[in-house]
Amino acid sequence: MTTIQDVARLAAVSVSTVSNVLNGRHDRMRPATLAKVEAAIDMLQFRPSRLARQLKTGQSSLLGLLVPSMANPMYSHIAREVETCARERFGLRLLIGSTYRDAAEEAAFFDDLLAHGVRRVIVISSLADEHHLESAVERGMAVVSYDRRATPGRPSLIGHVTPDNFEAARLATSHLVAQGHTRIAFATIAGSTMSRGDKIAGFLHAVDAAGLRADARILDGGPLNERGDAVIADVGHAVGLRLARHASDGRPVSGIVALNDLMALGLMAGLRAGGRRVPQDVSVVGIDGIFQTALSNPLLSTVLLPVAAMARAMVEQVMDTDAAARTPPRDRLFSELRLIERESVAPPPGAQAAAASTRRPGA
Amino acid sequence: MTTIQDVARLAAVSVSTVSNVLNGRHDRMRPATLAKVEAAIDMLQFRPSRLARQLKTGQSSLLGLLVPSMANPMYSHIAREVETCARERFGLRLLIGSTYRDAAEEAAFFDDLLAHGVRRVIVISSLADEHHLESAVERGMAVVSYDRRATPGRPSLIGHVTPDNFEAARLATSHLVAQGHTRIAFATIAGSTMSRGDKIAGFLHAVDAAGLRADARILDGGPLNERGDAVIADVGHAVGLRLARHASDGRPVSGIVALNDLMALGLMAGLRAGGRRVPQDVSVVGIDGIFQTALSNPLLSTVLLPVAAMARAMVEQVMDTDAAARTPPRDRLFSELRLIERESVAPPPGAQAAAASTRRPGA
DNA sequence: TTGAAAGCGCTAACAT
DNA sequence: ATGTTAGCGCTTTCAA
Repeated sequence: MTTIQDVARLAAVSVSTVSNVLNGRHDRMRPATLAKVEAAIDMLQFRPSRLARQLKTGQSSLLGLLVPSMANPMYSHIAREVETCARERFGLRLLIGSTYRDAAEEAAFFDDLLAHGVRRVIVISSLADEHHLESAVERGMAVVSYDRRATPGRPSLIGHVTPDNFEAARLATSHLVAQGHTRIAFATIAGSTMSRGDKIAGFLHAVDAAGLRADARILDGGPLNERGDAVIADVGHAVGLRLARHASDGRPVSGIVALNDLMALGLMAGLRAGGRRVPQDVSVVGIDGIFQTALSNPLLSTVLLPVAAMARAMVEQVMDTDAAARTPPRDRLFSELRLIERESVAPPPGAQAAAASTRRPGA
Repeated sequence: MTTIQDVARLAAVSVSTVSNVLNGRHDRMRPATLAKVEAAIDMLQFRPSRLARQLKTGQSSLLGLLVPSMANPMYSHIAREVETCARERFGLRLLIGSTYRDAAEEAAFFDDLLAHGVRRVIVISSLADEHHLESAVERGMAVVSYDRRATPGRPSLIGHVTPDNFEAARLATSHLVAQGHTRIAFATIAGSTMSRGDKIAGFLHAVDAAGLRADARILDGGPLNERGDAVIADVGHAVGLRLARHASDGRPVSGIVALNDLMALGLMAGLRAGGRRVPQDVSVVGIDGIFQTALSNPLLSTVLLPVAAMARAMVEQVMDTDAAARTPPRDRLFSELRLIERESVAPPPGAQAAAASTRRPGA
């Protein structure tokens, strides 16, 4: 490896002059010197070691990104946007870690980041507990989390960027209501997180507003057992199958809002496996807007979240935070949601008149 | 940050003793000393800086992973397996980079890895050219690539791990042949890479063997224009739509093997958008075995690739390579393929008797 | 305008 | 069995 020493020797100047060149302090030398150094640099194809620089300055050029699972399309979409923004705006690379919703894995990831001198992390965690994040802050890290609100009244040192989950679920639910559905369910997985809670609240709000609370149901698909990536779709599949098998029960659900698109996709598959048709027998709406919703059959209606904007906000916020100053980062709630009406929602079976919501299959 | 100095001071020993503890050289000290040091370490919650260690030893605890796009489910699946293996077997974290099939981005990624002292990379690149990889090797990196064979007769310094693309396509094609299809097409995207070439060869081989070459077609969906993640599905969609619109042409294709699952999923959506039914009008087979194939409607029949095994092989190989010794890494071809028969394949329209291949919807 | 030198936190000879 | 010390490649005072 060529070092700053080699460059200095070749250019016949001191290492500090080379360092000045590297750091843009061109005013501190004669143009001729600058030229000599630059010539030496590209003659040797010299790339300064970020490692050594970081050891000296304490500034890392890495950003930590913690995701529950890279194989989940929503998370990889967010990761993609975070990566693009981090690189374009700040020249940062990503040190990524999947933690599979395991507290010990998360802690280990933070330890490793610290050991690598990475002091900025974006966390997409569905762990309800926020202590490990706070403790990372105590250890000098700037952390911004996705899909998690600050506990009201409890000042937090971590930044929160989150979609308006309440509104997303409300929007999805209202869409079903507008189509004439009266027996609506919200399909979720076991365990309560803030974002799940907010979605359920939004669902209940919409259902209440329509006077449909008595017939509303929360379908809990049970826990995510292991390394949860495809698994959430499997839970949806199970819920769909169960629902299909009980379709003959008194008053079957005719419309379902799923916790997210992946679950909705599983739900549709399960419903179909159980012999029920979407949307003729049951309507389904998702939340997220992952690209797979435009490939399913029927095309999945969903609430599109502003992923790129949220990713940008997370990167900016985490870069903005001065860990030393302990500036409590600003929390951001994203409400720019868009209902994408496709094919998975129709009026309930036997309905006379559907509401006049414009259908745009495709989109 | 607490340093090795702090620990030494607290334990009242020298830094080298602490270093010995950190590096497991317990035999070089009295048990009492060891105990003292360990007590100091966890009293201070000390984590040695990998940065400093790396600067000294030259050993990085990071593994580079280059993917065309994190948002592509197949790549994120591979990334997931690579990450798991790297961490479990070698305690390595991942420095990841998406390059969107752009040569300059790839080069920049290698530069950054080098600057970070990362000297082992796993590359999933669809760039046909291998020069930039060779040049990384010249600069001291161990690189293993996915889905790319060595050019026969031309010794390579990079490792190659690849599924048996020829066989995968042959298997998929034979499945259609066995169902009685006679007019079969292979759907691909523009640009030839080694893996694409192999798949096409496998397709042609199967079609030849069945005497169906004259009616076989290669459908080129055109180029991937930009940051290619959902885009390949879009190309598939376009091909499907085009095909549907020309269905009335003389002798329409009745069975399609897609370059990969994502393209197959897009193809099915496009076919449906154009009014054709899968598998009644057209059968479709994919390659890869991403989990989304188990969620589509119809469930997509596909050739499952041994992703976990390949990921493991890549990690092992890249760790195994001694960059200094210039050991040309061993190439590995994975032929453990499994045809998963689901719902997207049926006998062609108007066929009398289907071949006796056992159908297992679901799977 | 340029250079010398200290030191970031660690490891590994080489003493003792 | 334990300690001293010279760097790894860089940045950054401080001097010249």
